Amino acid sequence: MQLSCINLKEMKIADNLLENIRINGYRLTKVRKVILDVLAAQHAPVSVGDIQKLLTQKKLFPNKTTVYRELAFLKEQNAIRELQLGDSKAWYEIKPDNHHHHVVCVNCDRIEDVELKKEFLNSTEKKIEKDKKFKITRHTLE
Amino acid sequence: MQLSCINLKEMKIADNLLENIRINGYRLTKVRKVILDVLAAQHAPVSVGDIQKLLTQKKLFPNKTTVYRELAFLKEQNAIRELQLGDSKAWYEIKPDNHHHHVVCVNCDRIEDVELKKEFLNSTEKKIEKDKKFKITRHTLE
DNA sequence: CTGGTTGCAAACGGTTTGCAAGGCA
DNA sequence: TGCCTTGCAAACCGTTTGCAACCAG
Repeated sequence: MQLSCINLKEMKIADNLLENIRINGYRLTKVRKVILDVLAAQHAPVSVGDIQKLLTQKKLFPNKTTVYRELAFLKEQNAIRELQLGDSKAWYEIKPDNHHHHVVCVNCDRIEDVELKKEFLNSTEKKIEKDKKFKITRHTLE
Repeated sequence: MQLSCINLKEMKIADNLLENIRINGYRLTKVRKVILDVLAAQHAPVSVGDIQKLLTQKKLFPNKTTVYRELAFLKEQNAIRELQLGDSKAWYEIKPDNHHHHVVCVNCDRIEDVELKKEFLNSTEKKIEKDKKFKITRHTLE
């Protein structure tokens, strides 16, 4: 496996995942492994363009179509999460066990994770579900 | 003025705005007035496509370029707000005096406004500004 | 061998731009 | 008349699709 610069916890996530992929009859291609590797090494969401640049640094030059398809696949496998940060393009992060949010710098596009107290959003969602007769399945907050 | 089906408060917003536009040397074209009219009559954000359909109902058939330019203009004039609801296209609403959020149905795309208690988000933003050394200029929450 | 995976080119959908023509003040 | 505004066509950018070639298991 080509996992570098990532900690033990990330290693474990990736391992479970690769196992599942194999079990379901999918293949462990180089691109697939390295995209996961690259995402696991990240501390904040990355765009598709970013991912391609990071792959280049690892001497891998897949077609953009392949990158898009791979990201769709990994999302399908519940390995990664797709985010919309308001600039009409997709951002990705390794699916974290802890639900969290982001701050995005409007000048330099720096993105950082933030963790909020759960209570407010939980109770707010409950209230909205009651008032609006919606079932809340997800939310975005940036 | 072609303002129909909207209440007095919306009427007033539109009036102030048209005044400002005129003062700044811009023109009160039919398209401009009717787009404002249509947005003021809405209770939830509408997409560019929606807007063009609504214009059609009012027997106006501007080119899509014109609609895009007009929306950019009205945004510039601080008359309307542009939203990203995660489907990689723009949504617009008359700029409301009260800051609020939205619920979006993932099945039927129905969108409704919701109002949340201010305290949590305010104090959370303060905390983030301190912890992360960011100045929070806006947030999105859907 | 075989079905998952890839590259290429072309299409796609929302949005923007250049330019000449139109129309409000 | 001046310059804001419009329509048209084409470009744009991120993303998706069809298809033939490829390759991991």
